[in-house]
Amino acid sequence: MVKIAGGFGASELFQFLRDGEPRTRAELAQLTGLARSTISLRIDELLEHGLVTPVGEAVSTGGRPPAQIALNPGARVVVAADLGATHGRVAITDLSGTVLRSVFEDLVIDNGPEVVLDWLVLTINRLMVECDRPISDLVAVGIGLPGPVEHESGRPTNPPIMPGWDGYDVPAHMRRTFSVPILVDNDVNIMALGERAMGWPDADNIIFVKVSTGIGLGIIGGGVLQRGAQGIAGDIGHVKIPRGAGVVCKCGNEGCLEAIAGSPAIIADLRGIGRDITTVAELVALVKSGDTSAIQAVRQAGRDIGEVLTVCVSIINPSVITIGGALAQAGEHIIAGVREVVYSRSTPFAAEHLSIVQSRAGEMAGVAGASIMAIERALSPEGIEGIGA
Amino acid sequence: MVKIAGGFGASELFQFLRDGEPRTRAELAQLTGLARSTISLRIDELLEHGLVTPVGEAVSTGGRPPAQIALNPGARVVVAADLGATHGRVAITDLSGTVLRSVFEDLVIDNGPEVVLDWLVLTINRLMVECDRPISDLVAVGIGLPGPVEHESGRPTNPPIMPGWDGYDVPAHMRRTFSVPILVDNDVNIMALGERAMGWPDADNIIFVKVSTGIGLGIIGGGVLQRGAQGIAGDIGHVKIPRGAGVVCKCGNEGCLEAIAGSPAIIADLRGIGRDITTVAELVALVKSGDTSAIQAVRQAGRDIGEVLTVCVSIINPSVITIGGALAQAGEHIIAGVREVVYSRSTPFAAEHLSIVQSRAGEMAGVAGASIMAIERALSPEGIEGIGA
DNA sequence: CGACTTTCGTCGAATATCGACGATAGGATC
DNA sequence: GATCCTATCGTCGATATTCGACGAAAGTCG
Repeated sequence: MVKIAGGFGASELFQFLRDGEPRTRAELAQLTGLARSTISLRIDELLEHGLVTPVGEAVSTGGRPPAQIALNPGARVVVAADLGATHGRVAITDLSGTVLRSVFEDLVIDNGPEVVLDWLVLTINRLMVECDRPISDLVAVGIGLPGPVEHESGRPTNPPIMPGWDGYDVPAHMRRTFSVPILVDNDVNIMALGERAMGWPDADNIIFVKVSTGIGLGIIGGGVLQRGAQGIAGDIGHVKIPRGAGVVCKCGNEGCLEAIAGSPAIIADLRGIGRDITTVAELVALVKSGDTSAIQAVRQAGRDIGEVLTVCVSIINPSVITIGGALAQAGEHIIAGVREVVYSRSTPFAAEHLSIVQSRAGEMAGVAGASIMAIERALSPEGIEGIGA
Repeated sequence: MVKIAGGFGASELFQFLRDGEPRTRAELAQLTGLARSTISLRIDELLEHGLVTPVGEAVSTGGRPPAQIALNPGARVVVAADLGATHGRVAITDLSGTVLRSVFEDLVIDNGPEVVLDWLVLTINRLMVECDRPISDLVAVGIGLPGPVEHESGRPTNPPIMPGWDGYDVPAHMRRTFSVPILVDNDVNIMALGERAMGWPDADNIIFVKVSTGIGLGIIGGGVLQRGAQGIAGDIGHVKIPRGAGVVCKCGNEGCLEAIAGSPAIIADLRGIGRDITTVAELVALVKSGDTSAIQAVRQAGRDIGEVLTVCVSIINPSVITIGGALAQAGEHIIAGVREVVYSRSTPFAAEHLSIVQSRAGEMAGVAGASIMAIERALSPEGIEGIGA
C-alpha cells in the first residue's frame, strides 16, 4: 500500500531539516505544531539512522541552552555525473552537495549507452572505494546528458548527437548495479540547477546560458526547472537571427544562432583570417592572450546571443541571466556583448532588476546540479522513507 | 498557531475529492491509506458542511453497491472578474467553475481603483442577490487586470495603462467588504488558466496569446503559471521584429511587435487605403465580410506574431499555443499566419507535437481563469479550513 | 427464494500524541 | 562562588485518534 496520509512520521519531520539549518526541538515544535515530546521521539528516530546530528547548543535565553539539531550531510552520499560529448565528470557528494571525490576523464559519448554507462558504473564503484564508503551509503544517482531527455522516464529523445542513445532506458541500466533512484536530465538543465544552488539560491526565475559548441538555455521559472512538453525547452541553438542570413546550419536551415555564434563558427571565422586554432580551448586561450580579432569575434557572438536573450527576457522575465559553458571561460567579452544588446533592447522595467553575469558555478555547474537533483529526490518524503526513516 | 502537521482531517480528505470525480469510501481509503471507518467519519463531517454530496451508487461487484461521494459544486460560490480597459465581465461561479450569473458592462479603468473597485463591489452584491445566495456563500474572489500585477500582494506594478492603479492594494480594498481571499493577476495570465481548464486540462506547457490592442502571452510551464520575477513574463508587445524597422512605437523604441501587429496599427493601415474603421470590432467585421485587404493585413499580423512565437516555442517547448483576444474573433486568418511561420521555422521535433489553434474559451477565458484561480485558493487545505471543515 | 458478496455504521481495542513533572544545565544575582 | 531563576530535555500517565472486527444492510447470482 502506498502511504499517502497517515501520521506525522520521522520522514515528515525531516523535511523541516532539509535545508541544513540547525534547529532546536522547540523551533521544530513551533513549525510543525506538534508537542515537544513528540518531536523528541522523532528526533531520536532520525538520530538512530544518523540522518541528523546534534550541532552544539544555541544561545541560552536565560535557562538551559537548547540543543541544536541539523541535517547530517555525511550520513549518505549521492553520485553526480555530468557527461559531455567528449568528457565526463563524475563526483560523489554528500547530502549538502559538497564534493567528496571527483574525476574528470575523456569519454566518447558516441560509443553508445552500454559502453559509457558501464564505464560510469565502474567509475562510481571506484570513487566509492576511494571515499571509503560502502555502496549501501549511496542513495541516489543524478546524470546529465548532452541532449534532450524525457526526465520522467530518463530516456534520451531524438538527440542530435549521442548515436545509439535514442530512447535508451538509462535508469534501468544503472539500476542493474545500483538499486537507488536514478535521475537523468539534459546537461544544460542540471547546470541551471547547479548555478542557482551555488550562486542564486533565492532566485525563482533564472536563465543559465551554455555557450560552447552548441548554445542552450536552462530555465528555472516560478522556482521550477522548465523542461517543456518534450524536454527540449531552452533549445535556442536553431533560432533564426537576422545577421545569419545566408549562413547554412548543419540542421539544414539557414541563419541559426548556433551557426553564427557557436564555437565552431567563431573558430572557422578566425581560421579564415589566419589564426591557427581548432578547439574551443585554443579559442579561449587566444582571447585571453588579447588577440583583437578573437575578442571582437567573441563579443559579436555575445551580441548575437543577446538578440535571442532579449526575447527570452520578455517571455520569462528572469531576475538573473548567467553565462556559462566552455566559451564563457574567455572572460567578460561574451557577457559584454550580451549586456550591450539585452539592456538596450529590453523594457526599462524588466532590465532594471535583471543581472547578467558570468556563471558562478563554472565548470562544476553540471555536477552541482546533478547532485542537487539526486539529493532532492533522496531527501523527499518518499526517498527518505526508503533510506530507513 | 498555524496548523502544519497534525492529523488527517476533513480538509485533507477533501483534497482527494476536489477534481469533482465521484469516489466510493473504499476508493478513498485506498487512496489515503486510512481505514474505511476513519474515512466515514471524515465524510460525515464534509456532508454536514455540505461540501460533498452522495451521488447515486456505483455498480455492484456482487454485493451491496457502494455509495459514491463527490464534491458538491453548489455548496459555495466564487466571484470571477475580468476587467479590461473599457469593459468588465463579472461572474458568479460555483466550485466547478460553472457560471451561475454574469454581467458584461462598460467600464473605464482610467477612473482609478477606488471608482472601479467600488463598482465591482456593488456588482458582486447585485449578482449575489440575483443568484439568491447569501454573501456568506462567497469563499473567494479572483480578479484579472489589464496590466502587470505582483500576484503575491495583489498590487498592479508599473501598468502602462490604468493610471492611478500603480501599487494600489486591490485585495485590501475588496476585503473592506468581503472578508475572503482576494486573488489578483494579469488578465492574460488568467486567460491562460481559463483556456487550459476549458480546453486542455492535460497540457502542462501551454501558451495563450492575446491579440488585441496589445499583444501578450500567458504561459503555463511545467504545469504552473509563469509570472516571472516582476510579474511581466509573457510581455512580448515590445519585442523587436525585422519587419518593424523604422516604425515608431508609443513606448519610444522602434520596430516593436505591437506597433506593427497590434490592432491600432492594422486599423491605421487599413484607414490609409480608404477603409472607414476605428474599432477592433469594426476591423473584425470587415475581415468577416471578406475584405481582401483586411484579411491580408490580419494574416500578416499573424505572421509577425509568429516570428516571436517561433522563439517562444524554442524556449518554452509548449504542446499547445492558443490564440485569443478580440482580434482572434476574426476567424482563422491570424492563426493561418502564425502557423505559416511557426511550423516552417521550428525544429521538426518541436513542431511535430505542437498544436496551434484558436482559443476554445473565447471571450470567457478571462472569467474562467479568474474563477479557477479563486476556486484553487478556496479549496486548498488552508482555504477549506476557513470554510468550515 | 436462499446463499453469497460487498458495503456501511458502530464500538471496543490499539496506537499515537499530548501535557505535566522532575531532572538538567546554564545565566543572573548578591 | 553559592544560590536562585529560567528554559530545555526526557519520561510517563492521560487523552484523543485511528484501527479492525462485527453485525446489519443491500444488492447479485444460482
